[in-house]
Amino acid sequence: MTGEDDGVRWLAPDELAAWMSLAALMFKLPGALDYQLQRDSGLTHFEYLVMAGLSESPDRSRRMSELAGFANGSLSRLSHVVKRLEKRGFVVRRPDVEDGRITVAELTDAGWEQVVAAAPGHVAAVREYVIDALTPGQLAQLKEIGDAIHRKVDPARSC
Amino acid sequence: MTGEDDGVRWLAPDELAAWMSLAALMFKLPGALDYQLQRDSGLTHFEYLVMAGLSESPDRSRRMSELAGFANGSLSRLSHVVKRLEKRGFVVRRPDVEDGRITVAELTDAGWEQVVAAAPGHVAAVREYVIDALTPGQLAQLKEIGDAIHRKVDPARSC
DNA sequence: AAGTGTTAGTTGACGCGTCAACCATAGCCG
DNA sequence: CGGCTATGGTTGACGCGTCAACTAACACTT
Repeated sequence: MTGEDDGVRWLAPDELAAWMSLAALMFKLPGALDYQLQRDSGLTHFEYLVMAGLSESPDRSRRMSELAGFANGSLSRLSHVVKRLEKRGFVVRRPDVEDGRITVAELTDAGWEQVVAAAPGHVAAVREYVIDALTPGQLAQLKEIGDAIHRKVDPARSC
Repeated sequence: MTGEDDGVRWLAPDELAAWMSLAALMFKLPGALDYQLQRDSGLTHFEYLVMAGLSESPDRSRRMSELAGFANGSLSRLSHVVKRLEKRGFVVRRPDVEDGRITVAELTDAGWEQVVAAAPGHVAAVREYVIDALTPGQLAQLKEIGDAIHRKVDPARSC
């Protein structure tokens, strides 16, 4: 399945190695981070992102579509998740006063405490798995690499 | 939520930037690759990996647990997927002759044709999104970075 | 004011992955 | 051999994400 001139540019060994390395990373890292958050705080990584996004916003609130973009998820997904978070008492939803189409999600006090409690463990995990595993130079490279790939995958969002 | 000395080593701006870049990548790349495969070949990335794994093996067959490791998935997941692939006629399962506990999956002719048809498009996507987006130097760096992170996330498997 | 289109968000059905329970076969030890 | 544990794999229930259909509110046109 390699070598023949079938018009396809197959991957060279070093290209393949780099890709495999990235692929393995893509599969395992999310799971590892999810696992830590789930175990220590009962939160999904996505749920954490949503609540962290709210916690950093003025009035601890933000409109759904904005939040969806921030958390790298579809609006539909966010809607489902926020509904669950609301059921758990971490978030409330209300329509915007100026534009009735807009729904604004707001972090409750309970939600705030939940994020604050979850944050240190999550940051520690990110540090352990990523930041502290790399040299400062590699970290800088990683940003460049990530941005370059991101520009190809999602040209619209990245500029 | 930053700046106070609460004993937590929060992320510095450049660390955060690198992490965000990687995070965005982790969320979007799998989706983009899945989308291409699904659209052009009706296959999940995982299904593709499984069938590609078989296609590269002697007799186009391999035992389940091995295959699961290759495709970076749990045995349970693989079992479900292989059952579906079997229903679609791409794969057959049979117990190993020497050890009745072992199930070995084998790619059918239809399955082989399916992978062969899907491969060029998939490789092209990997090229477009990753390989050709980076310089050779970055590609080499990527492998080092991926391996370093992988060693931290899953120490057992990586050595 | 009524009609048309657009934007924001919600909902429900479906498919996939996870988890825990389970089954079958093999290897071991007395 | 009879019982025990370990190994390899399967299954079903449940939860989450996706997709397409839908609702509601606004904006623009006439």
